[in-house]
Amino acid sequence: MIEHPGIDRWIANFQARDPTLSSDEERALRSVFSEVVEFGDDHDIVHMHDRMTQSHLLLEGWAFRYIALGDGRRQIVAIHVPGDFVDLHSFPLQVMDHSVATFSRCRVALAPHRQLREVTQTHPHLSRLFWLSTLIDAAVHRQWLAGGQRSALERAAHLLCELYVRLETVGLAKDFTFAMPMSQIEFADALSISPVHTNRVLQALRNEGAASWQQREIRILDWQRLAALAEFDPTYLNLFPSPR
Amino acid sequence: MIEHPGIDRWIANFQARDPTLSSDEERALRSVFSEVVEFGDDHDIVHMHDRMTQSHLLLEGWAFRYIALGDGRRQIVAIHVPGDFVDLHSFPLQVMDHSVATFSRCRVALAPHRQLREVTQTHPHLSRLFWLSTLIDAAVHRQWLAGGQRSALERAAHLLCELYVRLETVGLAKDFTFAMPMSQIEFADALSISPVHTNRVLQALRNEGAASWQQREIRILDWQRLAALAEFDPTYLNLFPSPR
DNA sequence: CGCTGCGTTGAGACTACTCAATATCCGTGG
DNA sequence: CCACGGATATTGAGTAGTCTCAACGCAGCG
Repeated sequence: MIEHPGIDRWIANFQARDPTLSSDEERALRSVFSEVVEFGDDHDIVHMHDRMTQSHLLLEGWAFRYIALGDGRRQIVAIHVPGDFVDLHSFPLQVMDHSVATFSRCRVALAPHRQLREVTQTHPHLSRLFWLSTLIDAAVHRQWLAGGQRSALERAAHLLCELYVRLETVGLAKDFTFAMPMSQIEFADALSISPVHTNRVLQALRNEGAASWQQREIRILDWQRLAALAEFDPTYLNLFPSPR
Repeated sequence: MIEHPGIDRWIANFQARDPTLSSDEERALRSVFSEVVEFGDDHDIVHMHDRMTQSHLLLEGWAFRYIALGDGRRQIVAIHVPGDFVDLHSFPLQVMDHSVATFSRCRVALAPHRQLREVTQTHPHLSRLFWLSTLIDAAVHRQWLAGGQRSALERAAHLLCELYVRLETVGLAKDFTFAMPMSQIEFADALSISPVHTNRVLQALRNEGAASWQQREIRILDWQRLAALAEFDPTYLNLFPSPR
């Protein structure tokens, strides 16, 4: 049995979502993990086209998923913070359609698919909760897609709102401030804009008094303004308790 | 027990994916549908924020999912063709984070969540297959996100490739031709570009000899060229048998 | 102390946008 | 059968947003 506060928090999150969770089910959830491993920063932990036999629960550090195009362009399609299952979808899907890498040093709990299979076989209810968690990822994908209708400024504002809310629920942000391990270049690859324009957009956000990014720290100066700019509505994140 | 060739095809698709499917499981799959209903074209069948008690399997016609922004902008986040479960994710998620509407007249099989719950409770294996099907939707979302790194022309080419391959596997496209119920305005909302630019991009595709869109019909003039332009790789669609 | 990666600024170019006008298609009613 | 209206498609012209290239500052690190 693996122990880590990140696993406890992950289970607590399930309990928040479903208060009827039995202690047997809690034990079953805990049983899917075989081991805790560590990765350095800027390190690929899963490659596109990999045939997967285990999934990764992020315990500490930030990770991301990306799709690389032939000529060096790459799109970051998801950002993950502690408490996120970065590639649970690889359990039913088996083959990766993108890569997963770290922004910072990360600690990760491994969930062998054999164990996941056993739990989902014996606990249909937990199976639905796992399913749910991958569907929230998909809901986030859709919000990012909606960014196609937003300007670069609005997209940046939206992503900062999303990150703040998600980090706050796992205790990694408060007082409208959080530590930001991403570089502006990486932020650019998430927003689908150039690094240069990213820098200018961040300056605009600061000039508007909405948010500032300095020394790897994000400070949301005016939540109302930032959220309004982004038309941010956190319901898609399915968080409990619902914030703000 | 509801009968419709679209349901048969949907089950056949599951069988192709997993040849070990038993006749009991096949019966169970069939049992989730309660009724077949019809919708006119350009009709919302599910609204954002709806609390769902049933899901919709598309049997005939095209549908799409979209997120509307406050000021009239809207992003189409998914396009669905016959054989697709347009909102299966609403079973675990319960509340919609976007809307679903039709491009053309549609026939749809209803799957009450009560039935889905029963089948997933008794057939963990089928549960995983349902899960899989929502994960393929998510994989498509990710490819669309990767479009953020592509030019408008490349995005258009990619979407045409995707639509052709998906339609071909359900017998609605052949000889590099298919009927296109979408307007260019709707296509624009899927590509995140303006309708005017969409028109110009389509002209460019035609001038390149890659594809033509005329009279609600798409004709792929040079698959190699179109796929190369789009860097199209169909593996993310998880189709069986794998095409091309 | 020099290297390297990141952030910042400026200038010019290009992609895609808006607005506006015209053309075409299609369904409807006369 | 034709006239009409409305939606869709197409074209042109000027503009806004974002990009590329290039330079420079700064910090961290070997």
